[in-house]
Amino acid sequence: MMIDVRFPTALQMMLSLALAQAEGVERLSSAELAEGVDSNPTFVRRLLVPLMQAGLVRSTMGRDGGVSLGVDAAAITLGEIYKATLGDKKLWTGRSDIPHRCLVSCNVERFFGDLADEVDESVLRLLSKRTLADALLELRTLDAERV
Amino acid sequence: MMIDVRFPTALQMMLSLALAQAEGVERLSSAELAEGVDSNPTFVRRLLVPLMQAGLVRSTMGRDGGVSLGVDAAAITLGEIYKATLGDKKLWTGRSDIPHRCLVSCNVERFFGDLADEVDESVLRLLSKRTLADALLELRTLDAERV
DNA sequence: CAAATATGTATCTTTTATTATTGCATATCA
DNA sequence: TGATATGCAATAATAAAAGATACATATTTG
Repeated sequence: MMIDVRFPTALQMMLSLALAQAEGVERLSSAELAEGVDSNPTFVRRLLVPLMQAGLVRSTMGRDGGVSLGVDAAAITLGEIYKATLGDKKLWTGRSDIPHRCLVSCNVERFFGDLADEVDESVLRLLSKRTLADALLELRTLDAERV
Repeated sequence: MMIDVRFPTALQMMLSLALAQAEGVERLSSAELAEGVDSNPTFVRRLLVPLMQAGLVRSTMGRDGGVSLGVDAAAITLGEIYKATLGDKKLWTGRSDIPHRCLVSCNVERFFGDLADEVDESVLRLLSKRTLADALLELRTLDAERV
């Protein structure tokens, strides 16, 4: 698993924070979050940095410290989580510095870059239609469907 | 560059074949294609396998052998190239086998899987709107815009 | 027929993005 | 002051993908 799992991991963390908030739990520690996503606290904290910068979560240091949502779950879209977590990493990357020899090799890089941009926008549009609160509700529905 | 560049590479190969066809060139060798994409013939041939199975290209063995489009460029969509090249590889993968401990950890896997499916469909829809012939035309436009 | 040269394919190595681990400074509360 | 949290830097381990190599097989040409 050396695939990039930052977004799914950040999403699960945010869902855990949303659930905690809904249940009246003040905050979760990075160790608790790490246990939930089956990873380690350092990785969790690295993911938290950009989420905090975006104001999506808030953390308190020291004993009894931890993390909680920065705003209500209904005010956070999955698109915001995605953007905060991945920055401007493109979904697709093409080969770079292809030697220019013909019509194709001279222009594919820009062509593919434009295409990749369209894909990114399309994905972000899709993600921005859903809030964290929606997602938590979907989890409850899925849970109810379990046998 | 250990990022997955199979789709951009396959796309460039297909564009080269489309250009060759438009210019009356019968076929290109995997070595020529490899030079164009700045890679090696083996990688090119590996990419060609699924494209041939999908009927998008046709190859002839032996001396003077090589590859050409299987059908007209106007009849091939970028979606078909993508599907043939990547098979059913998902655009996103989540963590797997997360220990089930709460509402979130019990259901995120399916939730994220469904989300990833939606994203895949969205991307494929976008890619299927464009044919290889369209793409070649865009390359010409980009080329004309170059200073 | 034989030489040249292409594809088809299996195997092995190299590369590198990403995750995991470790260590420690700093902050906070009881 | 001790326990325990975050913040952060540095290093190691992992694995997906590309690259390299080797060779069997097919096809054309002289």
